[in-house]
Amino acid sequence: MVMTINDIISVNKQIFALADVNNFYVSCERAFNPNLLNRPVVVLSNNDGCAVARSNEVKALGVKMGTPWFQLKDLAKQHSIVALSSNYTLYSDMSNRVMTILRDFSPHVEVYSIDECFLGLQGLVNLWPIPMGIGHKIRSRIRQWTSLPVCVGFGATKTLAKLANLIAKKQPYFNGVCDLSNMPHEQFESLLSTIEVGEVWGVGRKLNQHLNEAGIKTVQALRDTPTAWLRAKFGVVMERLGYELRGISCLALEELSAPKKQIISSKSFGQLIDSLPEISESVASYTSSAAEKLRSQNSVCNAIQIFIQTNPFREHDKQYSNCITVPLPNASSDSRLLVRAALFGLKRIYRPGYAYKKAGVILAGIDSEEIYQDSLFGLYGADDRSTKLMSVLDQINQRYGCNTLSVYSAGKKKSWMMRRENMSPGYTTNWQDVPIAYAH
DNA sequence: TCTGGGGTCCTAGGACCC
DNA sequence: TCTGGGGTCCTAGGACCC
Repeated sequence: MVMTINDIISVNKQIFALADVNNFYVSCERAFNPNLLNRPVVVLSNNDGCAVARSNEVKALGVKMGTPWFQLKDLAKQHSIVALSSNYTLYSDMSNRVMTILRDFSPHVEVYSIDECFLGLQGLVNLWPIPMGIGHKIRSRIRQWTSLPVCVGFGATKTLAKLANLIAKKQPYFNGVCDLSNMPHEQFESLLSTIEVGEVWGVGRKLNQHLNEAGIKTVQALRDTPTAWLRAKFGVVMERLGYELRGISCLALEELSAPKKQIISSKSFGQLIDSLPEISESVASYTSSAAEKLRSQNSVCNAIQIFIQTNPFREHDKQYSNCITVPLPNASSDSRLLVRAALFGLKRIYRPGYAYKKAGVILAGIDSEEIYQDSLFGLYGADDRSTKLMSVLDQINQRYGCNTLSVYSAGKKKSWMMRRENMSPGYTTNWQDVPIAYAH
């Protein structure tokens, strides 16, 4: 077969797909309780505080994401809205099932969130000549195997795939699958000129406002704005968006999920709490669940931050919020150590006489466990410029022949870790020439 | 004591995402 | 009465060093 230039271009063209489960939490609940089908359903956040997922029926009533449940009660009575407490174990299990199915369609997969997944389809055009075909196949298989409704969007960049997905969701004409990479020019332009710029992935409330003030109101207008101007006026993020909308891919598929750089565990209390023992109990439990996450990615952290706050919505109450960072002399993922550090910090910031609503911990200075092994050499609290430390490092290098060394420092105000890589194993090093990687 | 530029690291804050 | 819980990236400015 003779290939034409157009064939070659179409073979080399990148195509991204974005598969996204509709109203994910609600759909998961419906998968196990068909009585909920065709009824207005919301799933509520922790403590049944606010709506974190809405069925289409509820969205049609104008209920916004994050609306407090107490503000919805009248509407709920009026329209018989079913409200469910969230069940994250179920959602995460369903998510895994969906992702497993998606991996059958491409080896290049980026799990972007609990209900969304990018697929890289470049090079697979022989297997799937028409993206629309894969789109419908994905939809029907996920529907059949999990009962979940999915929409699929295709585009030459992740941003366009995301946009295509939005169109597939909102415009019934597309029947759940939209391919912007392969669409008649007129239709493409007319779509882009009717979609508001605020719908673009990466344009939030503020940027939407600023773009509007600059006269950029549609996706088409944003795409046709010179990227240099976007850079000058809004910075590199918006410049990238401009390129992405033109079909020039700036955001790569991230197939390997990077380990977390910080791990947060925090919750609002069901009721206001004022006693230190009660808050301590919560903080201890948040800390151990954060530590568990830390261990599951084989990491250690070298600092833990603790914060508490009163209820900012109760404007007439005395308000107090504070946080403190407790450095760990030795990077660790040990629950007992971390809990001890957390409770120590909590005692420092706790003030009696306030009604507390929320507390949490953040694990920081996260790095892989292998570095922790290095730290067993016990070099603490030194300055990496001191010649004394350098000679110790040299001795260690000569003795153990490593090509990477890590140094930890835990000070009163901050703690840090320094890592020297690409050293010559077994030899004295000219430290000035060794690149340093810092983590805090 | 004054003078000055360049570089790195750290932090806080702002914006975004789900 | 009742208002989620995680995350990421970028930038500006200060501290500090040479």
